[in-house]
Amino acid sequence: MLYHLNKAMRAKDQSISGRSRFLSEKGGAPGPVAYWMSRDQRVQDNWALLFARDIAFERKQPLCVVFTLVPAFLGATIRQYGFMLRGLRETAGALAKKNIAFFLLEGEPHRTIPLFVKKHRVGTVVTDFDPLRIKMQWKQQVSSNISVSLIEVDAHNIVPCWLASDKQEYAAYTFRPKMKKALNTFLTGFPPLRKYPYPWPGASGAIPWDGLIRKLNVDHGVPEVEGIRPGEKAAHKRLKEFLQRGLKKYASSRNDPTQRGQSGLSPYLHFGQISAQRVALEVMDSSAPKSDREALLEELIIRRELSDNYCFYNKLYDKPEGFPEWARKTLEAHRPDRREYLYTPEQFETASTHDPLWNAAQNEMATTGKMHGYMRMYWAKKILEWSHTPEDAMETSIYLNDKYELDGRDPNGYTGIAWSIGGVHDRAWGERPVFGKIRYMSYNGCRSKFDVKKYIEKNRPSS
DNA sequence: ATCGGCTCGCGCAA
DNA sequence: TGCGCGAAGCCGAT
Repeated sequence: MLYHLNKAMRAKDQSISGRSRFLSEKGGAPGPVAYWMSRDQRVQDNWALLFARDIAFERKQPLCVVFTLVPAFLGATIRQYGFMLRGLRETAGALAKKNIAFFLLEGEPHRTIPLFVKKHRVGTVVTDFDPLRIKMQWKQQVSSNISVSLIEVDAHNIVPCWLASDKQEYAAYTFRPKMKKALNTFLTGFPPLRKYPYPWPGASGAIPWDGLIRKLNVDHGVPEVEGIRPGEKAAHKRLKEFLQRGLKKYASSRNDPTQRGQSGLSPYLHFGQISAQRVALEVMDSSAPKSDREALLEELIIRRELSDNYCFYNKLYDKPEGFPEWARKTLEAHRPDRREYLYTPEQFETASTHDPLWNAAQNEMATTGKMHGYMRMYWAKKILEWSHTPEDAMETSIYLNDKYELDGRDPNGYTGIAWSIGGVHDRAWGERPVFGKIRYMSYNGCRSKFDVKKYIEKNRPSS
C-alpha cells in the first residue's frame, strides 16, 4: 500500500517532500533517522538525503547514511564494485564534513537494515528509488522486517517515476508531453545541505576501504578502468569539461562513434555520483547553441526517465515476454528462419565474429567499460541476428552489458537492449528474415554515417 | 545526395 | 472513426 506524505510534511517543503512516498507507514517513532543509500551515491543534490535531513532536523534527531554492500550483485565484477566503492569512500568523507554518520554494512539488505534499525533504535528509514526488480524486492522485505516507516524518495529522476506517468508508456512521444508539463513543478534548484547540528551518538568506525576492495569476493577477471575516475568530484569535473567543450558540438557529433561527442557522464549518472537534475540545470544555463542543449536534454531527461518508466511498469523488462505485442508476434513468426551466422556467448564475448565492426564494439566495451551509444544499438541488433532465439539474444546482450559496462545493471541498459531486440518504444519497419518487423541496422548503414575503418582501428584488440 | 515506402498503434480530434 | 506521426533505418529508384 502506498501513501503520499501527510500534510505536515508536505507543507514543510513541497520541492523535497513532493518527491517522496511511504512504502510502509507505521506511525512516527522516536529515534534517529537513517537514509538507506542505494542508487544515489552522492552528498550533493540528493533529494533523499535532503528529505531525511529535514525530518531528522524537525525531530531534533541524529542522522546517518547507511549503505549495504551486497556480494555478487547481478554478476557485477571488480570493475563496477571498484568504481562504486571508491566513490563511496569519497561520499563517506564528504558526509563526515557535514556531521552525518556513514555506515557500510555487508550482506543482504533484508537482514542488515532491520538489524541496524533495531540496534540503533532508528525511528524512520528513508531510501532512494530504483525500478529494478531486485531493489523493489529488497524494499518490500525490509519494510516487512522493520517496525518503523520506510519512505522512498526518487532522487534519481527529475520527475518522480510514479508521478511522471501512472502506466507503461508506449513510446517517447506519449511520454514527452507528460514530462514537459511535470518539469514545471519538479525541475527546481537544490537547497544547500548545511552542516548537521545533532551528532550521531558514538563512533561509526573507520572503514578499511583498500582492503575491502582487494578482498571483495567478486569476479576480478574484468579489470577496473584507468581512464574514468570515480566519485562525485570527478563527475563534476567531467560535467564542467563537457559544458566547456563538448556540448556545443553535441547534436552533430554524438552519433559518430569515432568522435568523443557524448557527455561521458553515464557511469556517474548510473551510480548516482552526479544528479541528472544538476546536469539539466547546468545545461540549460549554458551558452551552447539551442539545438545542442535540446539534444542533450532529450537524452538526459526524456529517454533516461522513459527507461525507468519501462522497468518500473514492466516487470519483464529483461525478457522477450516484455516486448510489445506486435514485436513478439513478428519475432515468433521468424523463429524458424535460418541464421546466416550463429555464435555462442563465448564467441561473442571474445569478439570472434566475422564482422570487424561488431568485434570492435565488443572490444571497446571490454577494454574501456563504455561502448559508444550508437554502437550499442548495432551491437545488440547483431546479437539478435546471430543467435538461435530472441531469448538467447536478450540473455547474451544483458550478460555482456552487465559484465563489462561501467553502467551495467541500469534501466537504460535493459531498455536500450529491449529497444534494439524487441522494438520497445519503437515502431514496426520493413519485414526481413530473423528480425521480422523489428528495425534493422547494417554495416553499410554505419559506413554511410561514419568512418567505420577508423572505429575498427581504434578498437583493435591490444594483443 | 535525396526521397518514398516499408508498417504498427497510440492518442487526440471529431 | 479517422488521422498524424513516432528513439537513433534500410533499400532501391532517381
